[in-house]
Amino acid sequence: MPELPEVETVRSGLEPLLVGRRIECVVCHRSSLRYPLPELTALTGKKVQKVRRRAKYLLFDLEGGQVLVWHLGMTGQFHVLSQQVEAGAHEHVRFDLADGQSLRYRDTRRFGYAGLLNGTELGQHPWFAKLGPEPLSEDFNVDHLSVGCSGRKAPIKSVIMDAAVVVGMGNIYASESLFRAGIHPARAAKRISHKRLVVLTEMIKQILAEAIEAGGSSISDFVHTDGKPGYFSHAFRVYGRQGEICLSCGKAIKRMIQCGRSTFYCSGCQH
DNA sequence: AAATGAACCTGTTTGC
DNA sequence: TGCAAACAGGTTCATT
Repeated sequence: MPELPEVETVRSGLEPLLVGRRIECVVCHRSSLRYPLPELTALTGKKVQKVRRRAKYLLFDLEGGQVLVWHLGMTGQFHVLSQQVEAGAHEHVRFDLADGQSLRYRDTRRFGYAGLLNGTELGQHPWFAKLGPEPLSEDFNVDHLSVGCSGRKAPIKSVIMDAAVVVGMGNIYASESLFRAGIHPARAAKRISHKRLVVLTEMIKQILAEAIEAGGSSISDFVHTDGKPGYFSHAFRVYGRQGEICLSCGKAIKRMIQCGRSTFYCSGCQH
């Protein structure tokens, strides 16, 4: 579920439920995620002060200056449930809150990971040190993208998915933003005109903003139900649509493999 | 330096 | 029908 818009949706859904609440008890059913989990019992008794997001990381600011950093990997999910509810399949951690509710972390593939970091050193930590700007901030603009593309003959898709250039672009939104910009995913980054990079910058911002907007409407679902499959997927114009008709030009959508990942595009609309 | 592939895991879908 | 291969939203590490 997690590209930037999904993580932001999780963040904004958890924020009102966690901020100001105290963690009474932490139960870890399995600590071997992508990396071993930190010693979570250290959180006992701490109050959550903020729920933030940086790139695809969730940041839980705790009383005392520590930050619980959590990455959802491919299949990580947070749910808020009554403490009475039994642990479901692939539930690895449960945080009991002071109000009878509990925050559950579930992760089928266990690609997720977490760390308990010192808030003042976040920026120096390897997970954050080399991250590029947030795509929806003013720091991400055409001049920044131009620098990221200059001299690189790598396909543009891998450049916009490079977190050192811009954070948050995953496999879905990379394909979708390139379609909207009319740029072929395999085009060498350095061979894209400034004018077209202006459009791409705009489309990246546009699609992420739209997806966050769509996620915002399903916040209550995500809290109370199991993972919703693709609330924004109705808006996909190329992702997962190989063989189907391009909604703009009528040609068949194609699929190819780039860097081991599926890329979807329209050969009629993207050059 | 930069590009590609493998690895980490489990579940579901596709193809023979 | 049965079984194996392919594939899935991310990131890091090793190898050309």
